[in-house]
Amino acid sequence: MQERYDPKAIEPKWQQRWQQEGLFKLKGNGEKRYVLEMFPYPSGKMHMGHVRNYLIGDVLARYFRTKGYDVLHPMGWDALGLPAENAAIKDQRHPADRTRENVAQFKAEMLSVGYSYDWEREINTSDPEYYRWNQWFFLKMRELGLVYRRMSRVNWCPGCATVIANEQVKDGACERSGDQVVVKRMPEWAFKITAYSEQLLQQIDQLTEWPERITSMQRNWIGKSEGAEIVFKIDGADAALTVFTTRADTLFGVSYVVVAPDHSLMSKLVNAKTAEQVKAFAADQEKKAAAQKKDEEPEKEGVFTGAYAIHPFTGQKVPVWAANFVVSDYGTGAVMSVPAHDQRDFEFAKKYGLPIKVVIQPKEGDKLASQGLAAASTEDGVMFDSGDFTGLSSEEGRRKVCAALKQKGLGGSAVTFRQRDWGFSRQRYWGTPIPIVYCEKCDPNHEGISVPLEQLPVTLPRIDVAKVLTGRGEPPLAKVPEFINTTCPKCGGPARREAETMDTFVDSSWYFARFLSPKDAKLPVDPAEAKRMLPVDVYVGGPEHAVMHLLYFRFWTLVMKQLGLVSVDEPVKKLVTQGIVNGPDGRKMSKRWGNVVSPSDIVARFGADAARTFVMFAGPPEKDIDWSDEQVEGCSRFLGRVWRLAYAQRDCASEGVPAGGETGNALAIRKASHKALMRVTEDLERLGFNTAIARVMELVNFLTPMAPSADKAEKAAMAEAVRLIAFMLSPFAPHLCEEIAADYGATQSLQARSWPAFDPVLAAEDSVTYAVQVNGKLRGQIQCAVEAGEAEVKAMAEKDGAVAPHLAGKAIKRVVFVPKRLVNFVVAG
RNA sequence: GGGCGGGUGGUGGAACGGUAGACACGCGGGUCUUAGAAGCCCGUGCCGCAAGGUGUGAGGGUUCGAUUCCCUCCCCGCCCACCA
Repeated sequence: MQERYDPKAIEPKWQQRWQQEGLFKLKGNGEKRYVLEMFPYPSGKMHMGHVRNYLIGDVLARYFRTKGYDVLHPMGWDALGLPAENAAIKDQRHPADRTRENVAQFKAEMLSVGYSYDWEREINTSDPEYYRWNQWFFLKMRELGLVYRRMSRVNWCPGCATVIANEQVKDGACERSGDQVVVKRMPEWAFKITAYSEQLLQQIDQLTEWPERITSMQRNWIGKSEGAEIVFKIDGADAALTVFTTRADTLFGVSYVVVAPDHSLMSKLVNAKTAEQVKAFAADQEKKAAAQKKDEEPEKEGVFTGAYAIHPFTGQKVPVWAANFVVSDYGTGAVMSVPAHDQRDFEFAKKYGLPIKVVIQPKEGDKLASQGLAAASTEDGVMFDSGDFTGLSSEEGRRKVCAALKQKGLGGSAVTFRQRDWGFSRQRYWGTPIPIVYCEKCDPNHEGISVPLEQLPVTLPRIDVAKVLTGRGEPPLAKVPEFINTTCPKCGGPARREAETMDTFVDSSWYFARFLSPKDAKLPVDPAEAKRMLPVDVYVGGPEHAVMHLLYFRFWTLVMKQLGLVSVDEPVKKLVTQGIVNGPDGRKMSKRWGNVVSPSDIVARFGADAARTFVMFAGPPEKDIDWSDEQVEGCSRFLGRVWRLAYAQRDCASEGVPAGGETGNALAIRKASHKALMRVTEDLERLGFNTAIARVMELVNFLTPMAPSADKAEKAAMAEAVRLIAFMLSPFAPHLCEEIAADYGATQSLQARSWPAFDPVLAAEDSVTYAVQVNGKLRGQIQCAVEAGEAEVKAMAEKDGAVAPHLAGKAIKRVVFVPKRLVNFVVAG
């Protein structure tokens, strides 16, 4: 054993040995644990956020292996997507070449940190053998009616020259490029995720090991709303407007109906006089909406359409307006306005001089009058001036109104969701080609002909970057004749391929299942493997994926179940969302602030073990942490102390297991180490990595001052302690620990051995410090035997020198006794 | 506007309703050294020489006892948002 701790001398050695011995491979038997971290987009370099993300998974994977589980811990590359293509446009290099280099560099960095991945299962989404299965899923889902083509208003990013999902728009700007998003009408492909909204919502209840903030975001995102649909016939036209409302009890207070400016029935509502006005209004609103920034509540504006709607109960005619506060793709795109009981409607009515009528009275207090109302009264109450429904509570009224509507055939109760379908076509090159062909002869309506399964994969053509990746104009693939021109699978005549590619969220929606059979050529997922290995036991990633990826892959799991590929309803049992690693200044690491800390620099300076230990010690996994060079140095010093301890005590390295009959310090050493082992084990089970490390520090601090002993029992106790430290620390600082364990006689890697069990007798305390309080204030402390009874402890406490003065001359009213904790004297005065 | 987190020393953070501040950083002192670095040892919430007092964003409540539970409020972060 060397005297000096030199991470550079030991780390590469162990990294090599682990891979050689195949220690991180799945064995195929025993109880399984599937630990997965969100796979990265392989940008050039790993940053600290990555390091932490994979470390949380790695510590668990390493711990689970020693606990005897059959652990799957794979890694792959989310390699398709916008960044690679944008980079390609910028420097005119083919995305495939860049990706290959980036993957190599990223992987080398991962290896240098000592992550315990099974690299034989590595996958890469830009590999045709991966994305062919995206195409396979597309075709299967099309058969199931879960894929469709729609004309839709899409978010168009002028910078990326592509359609982006609602979820990818932030503050009216493209999440990636920051360009102002404009509204454009285009055909696009969509997945019918809304067919599963209800199920996705219901099953959130099963996600008991997900952070509540994530499940609550998903609930919000799905946005189930229960209410009623109410049909308003249009006066003098063969048309009817259906509105959605959660307040059917306010139906008798309707003073107008509002539709979205681009409502599908608009042409039937307008007349010769209003048509132009409405059209101009709609165009104007669209322009304003595109320029809209966050936190700016737009002025409510509207225009009368010229039509009147007939109230389903009173037969009264109310005007139909078009207004900017109604969105076309939520509910039915039309609402009934009840100004007295909805603030938005109230403001609009005031502005345009529309009637306001109170139909809900508060349960208690003064009655409301329609005249001079200062604001809408949105609380539930009692129905008023509402025909036969007058006097009903809001809640009962809603039920009765719905029932009556249903009877009349003019609506009824209804449920609506905020969640939209997932538009997934992208006008991009670096994505999965959509396996569709357009043939003028067989498919004159351009619905798209599915490429037959046996013709998959439709591979991305190798392109002339300069010609194709210009970043503007028609989709890149449309510029590649040898790709776009093909033959129709039906008639064999000339046809054109779909030029659009898939959203990369498709890739990440099922990759967790591909790791189970990464080379399977028959199916995307081997159902037998899936049955054994799913769900993922622990999934680690950033909370920023709460509503996109984490919802899409739940959806995909339901589809895979339907296809008989998997047998679980949910992909992930426990979700861990890790906090951000900020710069030393507490700000987000970025070039802008010049506070970026590079993992490879840190590994080069302090070694992987010190970097790993710091990242885990800095705080609990889900919390943001600030990078701190001083703290890393502290961790490095700590590892040095561990090394020095092992070195100083090296004479005991040949000792075997303690044989009992402890002499000298042996018992104290054994008690300390077993107690530490107990607590570290508990901490690891509950993901308390920072406190687990602290426990080992305590033990090391306790052992460091002890000089090497000649006493046989003490030597054995010390050898045991060092070996236990190596085990306890091995998930965090695996290289150092392997080295020490080997020096202390281990012939196998720690990853091939079993996590030691602590001796409960040794771990137990044998004396207890009682806190003694008088009226809840700490006045003294006493040492008692663990088995000391209540009476004995109380008597001791009362006589204690520090306590007695506070009790002198006072009547003890009560004595609270908490076993092994404290005694509290409650005295008068 | 709605939802969800969070607020503890100079700093990162610990604390099943039971001794607040484990562990670490920083700082101060000591030891070793010709000197330094690295070790090692001691101290370190705040006020106070001390006795003692005080202290977990603010205020109230429950309790023998509250960082922890309840109510009101303030601040910070994240997510959603003319959603009918």
